[in-house]
Amino acid sequence: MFTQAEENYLKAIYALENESSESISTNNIALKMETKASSVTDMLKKLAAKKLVEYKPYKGVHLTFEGEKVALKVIRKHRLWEYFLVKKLKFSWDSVHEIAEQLEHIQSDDLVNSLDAFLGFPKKDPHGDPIPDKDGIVVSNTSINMLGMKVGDVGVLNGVKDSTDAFLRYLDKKNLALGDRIKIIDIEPYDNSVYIETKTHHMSISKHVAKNLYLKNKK
Amino acid sequence: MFTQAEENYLKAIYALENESSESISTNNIALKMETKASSVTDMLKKLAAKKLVEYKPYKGVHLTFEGEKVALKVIRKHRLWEYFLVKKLKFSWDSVHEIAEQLEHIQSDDLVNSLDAFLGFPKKDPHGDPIPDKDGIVVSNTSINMLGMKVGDVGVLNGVKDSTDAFLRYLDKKNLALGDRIKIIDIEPYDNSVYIETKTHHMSISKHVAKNLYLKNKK
DNA sequence: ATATATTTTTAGACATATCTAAATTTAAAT
DNA sequence: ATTTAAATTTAGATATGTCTAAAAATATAT
Repeated sequence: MFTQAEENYLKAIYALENESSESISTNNIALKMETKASSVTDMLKKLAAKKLVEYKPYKGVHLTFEGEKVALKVIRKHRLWEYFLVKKLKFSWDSVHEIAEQLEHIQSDDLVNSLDAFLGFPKKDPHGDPIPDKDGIVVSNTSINMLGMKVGDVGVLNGVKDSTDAFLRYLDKKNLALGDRIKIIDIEPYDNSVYIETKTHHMSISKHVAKNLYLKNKK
Repeated sequence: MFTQAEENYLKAIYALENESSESISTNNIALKMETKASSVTDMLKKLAAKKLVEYKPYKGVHLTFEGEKVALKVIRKHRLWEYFLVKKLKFSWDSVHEIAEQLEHIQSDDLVNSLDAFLGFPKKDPHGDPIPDKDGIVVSNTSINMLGMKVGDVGVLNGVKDSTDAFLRYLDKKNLALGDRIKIIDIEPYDNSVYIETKTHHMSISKHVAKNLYLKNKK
């Protein structure tokens, strides 16, 4: 159906879309795939011609519905095989990625679904990532409140409790937006304020504000 | 290590070498692989450069020790995966070939050996073909005496009990040679003589002679 | 033994996927 | 608003594996 190269690009774009809500650039993809930007451009044209991605030169790319379906299928296979390797063949959870990178490209719906049944329809792979079901439905990582996070945790800002203009204006002023990747650097025991790092800056967030922010676990 | 295409050629050449002892021609391979003779020539040059086959233009080809090792590894994987599909995933034995054709190219010694252990070190795949062990040792199809064969059986002449010059001259005269593919057409109940078919002719073999001929099962 | 047929190889083309280096577009900075 | 820098795309090259059509080698037949 699709080549391994095509599948790998779709998987990478899917991952980038879920890591942050910024639009996906050629360089982003090149970095993630350890290849050159010019190779990415070539492939994006090919994927766009097949209507798997929406691609505007110089303007970035995003998956179409069809492209996401393909990506999810590959991810489903990857995670099911990882589960098989760890639970049945007794591999350690940190040694299965490379092998799953190969197995994820085996083409057979029967195989994937039989494997799924054989494993007892697991919901998560050995790394804790959710396994899409046969219709491509992923149990999305539930958002958690920033107050519940620990130092070192990373998440993507994906919701607010307080959605008043005042609060949103405050976020604007602090240069925080939905989709931003946030890392918890420190939590001040004295007042429960949270010191965070974003892609561009560091800042301190009061307990009151933290209570109003929801983050999705980064995969 | 080797590309899928290379592995598929090695596997095909291995199979041809075991089907008959005639030297393997470009066309033989092209037919088995459903490709063109010119493509085969190209690949044979590549495999010869890597010392996986011995290739003399216009004169045919045969596997080197190294090439046979690679072929046996691929066959081992193919048969182990077939066993897995049938015994664990409940596929029917006649529906697993295509999937195994893909799985046989997954590269990981750890994976193959863990799978082997998980399956309980099976000796034969669901079609009855022997599974090479991790050192590439195949339990060769044991030779059976022609007298023990039934009508319809096929085998390759691979040994004689009587190795006197007189008997070998007799075989020469009858145009029978080691490596010849032989099919049992009829067995005469009256005198236990065997009517056989070879690639080029038909003939009747007396019970006395049949007793002195050993055949290897054709895979 | 020479003509004919078959097999095999070569030559040149194409598709996929990649790269380097140059050109172009967009973003940032003064 | 220009210049400078960074990101992106294009152009041209390479490697793999395949094909068609033509040339060369081998086998077959009279």
